[in-house]
Amino acid sequence: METLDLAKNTVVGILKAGNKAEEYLGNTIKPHGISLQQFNVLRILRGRKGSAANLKTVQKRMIHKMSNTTRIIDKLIDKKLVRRKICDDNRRKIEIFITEQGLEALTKLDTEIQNTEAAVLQPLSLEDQKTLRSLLNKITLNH
Amino acid sequence: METLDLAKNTVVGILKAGNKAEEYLGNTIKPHGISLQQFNVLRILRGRKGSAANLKTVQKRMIHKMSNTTRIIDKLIDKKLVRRKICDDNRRKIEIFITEQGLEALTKLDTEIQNTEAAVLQPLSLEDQKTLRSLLNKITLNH
DNA sequence: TTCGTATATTTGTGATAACAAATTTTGTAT
DNA sequence: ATACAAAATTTGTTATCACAAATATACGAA
Repeated sequence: METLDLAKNTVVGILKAGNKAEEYLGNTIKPHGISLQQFNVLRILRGRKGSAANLKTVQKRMIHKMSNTTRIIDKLIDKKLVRRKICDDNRRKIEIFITEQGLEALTKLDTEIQNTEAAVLQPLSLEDQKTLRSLLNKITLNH
Repeated sequence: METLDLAKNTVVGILKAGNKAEEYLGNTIKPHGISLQQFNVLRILRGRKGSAANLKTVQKRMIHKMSNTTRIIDKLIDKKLVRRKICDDNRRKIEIFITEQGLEALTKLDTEIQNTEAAVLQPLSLEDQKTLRSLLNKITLNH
């Protein structure tokens, strides 16, 4: 009886938690004039420490994988947070860099985001968080 | 070092898992001509076993909480999966019922959805799933 | 009754999503 | 070279989303 709906309830739990996290993060980021997806792209680029990323790579690492990466980058470029350059050796590829201004924007957001993350995870002990992270990683391992 | 990014990684894990679940479920449901959100509303209505639900109630139980419930219901009505009726005692309220056709549609989907849920959770043992469900429930308790 | 406020739903809107088709460039075989 | 297929990105289109404002109804107080 309890295990009958285990998978269903677990999946619904995943969806609900994902939605709560999106909502909280979105609300934190929105006042800064960027969307959650744009923010995630910025973080991906920062993670590369100055070295360029081509669109394909960014797309692979994006949480929401879809084909509008171009337009997300476009908006970040409008805001001068990111720079685009056609790759020299392969002109099909586009290299994306985060700008100084982009790094500054992220820095400003870092504390707020940390607080938001803490708020979402507030009901969980550190041990719980580790367990959760590990279980979720199993799910998304080859995604 | 490991715990430094614990919260961040856990939240990213939540987002990624949520996205994978949405993608898988969406792909399962789409060929049947309804969206994930529409499907969830149908399931909420079925869960009420014939008794009506007003819009507000549906909205509260929806995973994606936003104010387009009216339009989601509209689409389900177009497909004859759901019926709408103005509440007698309070004409502000709208009562929503799932139709026979709606129940049949869900029945047809049930097995497929179960398979999809199993596919998403495949890397997890039953014990893991219980743990995960419990941890996620803590997060979304009062959402 | 009339006014004000709260509740429930609907609608308008601009932004973003998914999906497919088009474009550009590259590499390979003939 | 030329033609063809693959790869990377872009663009078009339609549907959906988030948010705010509008509508409709109910309820309580003056």
